[in-house]
Amino acid sequence: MTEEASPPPLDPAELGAYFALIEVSSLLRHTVEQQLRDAGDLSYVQFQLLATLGDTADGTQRMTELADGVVYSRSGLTYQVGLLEKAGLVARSPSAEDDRGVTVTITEAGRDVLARVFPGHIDVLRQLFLEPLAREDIDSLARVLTVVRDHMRSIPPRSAKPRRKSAVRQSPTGGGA
Amino acid sequence: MTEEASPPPLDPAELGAYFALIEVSSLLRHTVEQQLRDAGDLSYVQFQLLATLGDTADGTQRMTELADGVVYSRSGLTYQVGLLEKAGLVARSPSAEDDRGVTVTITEAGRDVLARVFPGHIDVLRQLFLEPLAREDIDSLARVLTVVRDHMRSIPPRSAKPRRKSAVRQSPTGGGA
DNA sequence: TATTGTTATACTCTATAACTATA
DNA sequence: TATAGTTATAGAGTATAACAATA
Repeated sequence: MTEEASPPPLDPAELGAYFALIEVSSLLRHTVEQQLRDAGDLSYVQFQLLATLGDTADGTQRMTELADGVVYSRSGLTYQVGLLEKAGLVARSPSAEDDRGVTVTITEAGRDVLARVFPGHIDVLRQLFLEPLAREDIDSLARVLTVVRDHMRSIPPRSAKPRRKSAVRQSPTGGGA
Repeated sequence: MTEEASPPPLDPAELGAYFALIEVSSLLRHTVEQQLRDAGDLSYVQFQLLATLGDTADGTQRMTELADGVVYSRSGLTYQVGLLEKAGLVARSPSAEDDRGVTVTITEAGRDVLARVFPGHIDVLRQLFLEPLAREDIDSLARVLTVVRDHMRSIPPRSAKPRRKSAVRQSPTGGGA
């Protein structure tokens, strides 16, 4: 039925690049998350949001722009920005031009947290990620991964995927003992 | 108090490598997770577990070995393997040599799911990740990321981290509007 | 005493759908 | 009608700590 023609298997280098990418990013992210939590009680997403805001000239972004850069769903962004606002690290205000819009601004406290968190963040990156690499390795990594990123961004996420019924997901009638 | 000497900032290539790595792996993982869910109702972790088991000669691994390779906490592994077992994709049995141990084995059904899921998985990797890369890019990526992975593995996770009190995390007394 | 694995529990995060308001 | 954002809700996943059994 769902017999898709089997694509040719990946060769060792392709597999190696994929597996190493997944493992490296998982470990790196895990460690960075711990550091951010310990140093500033930030989740990674929250850090990304703050860092994104801190990078703009006026510390300001529309919600939609933030969502596009960092989070996958609108509601998820609302949730995270809500947490940041409660903590006083960002402020929300109605958008000037578009009355539907909401503008998010990083606060002084937000910048302070960012500053408090950065040194440890960089330490982790150096020790865990950059340390074993030569200059040219880093250059090549940046170049190649940037190509991939641009490619990914250029591909529209395909919508309308067919859903299947649940099989492995947790089921209320979990008969298994 | 916690005045760590500010490390020198990262240069553009270092930052580029880091940001691109995070973005590429996030997008890739996100897309792959959707594919695995649609094609086989598997989460990424579950797929990793099945794939790990399927890779061994006898389709068998000790719990601890699985945890080291894939998951970060023991209880998390117990949870995931429990789901897979309920779905009939793996079986658990007492370990032969060590009476404390538990051996996990992939079942026929597990191998079927794996086979059903692989083609689409490879498709995603090709289209999203490998497509814009030249052979030498892939080789270099695999080489450099493998260096990083080996380095990461060689670093013992530092234990005994000081905990902080919650600040940004959701608080029960969420006074906000 | 140390290790293997499970269980109970609490909590974070994410996504979907329904909804409001403006363009 | 389409878009921006919020809310309600439900569910998955994870970690921590306590626990049982064996080495």
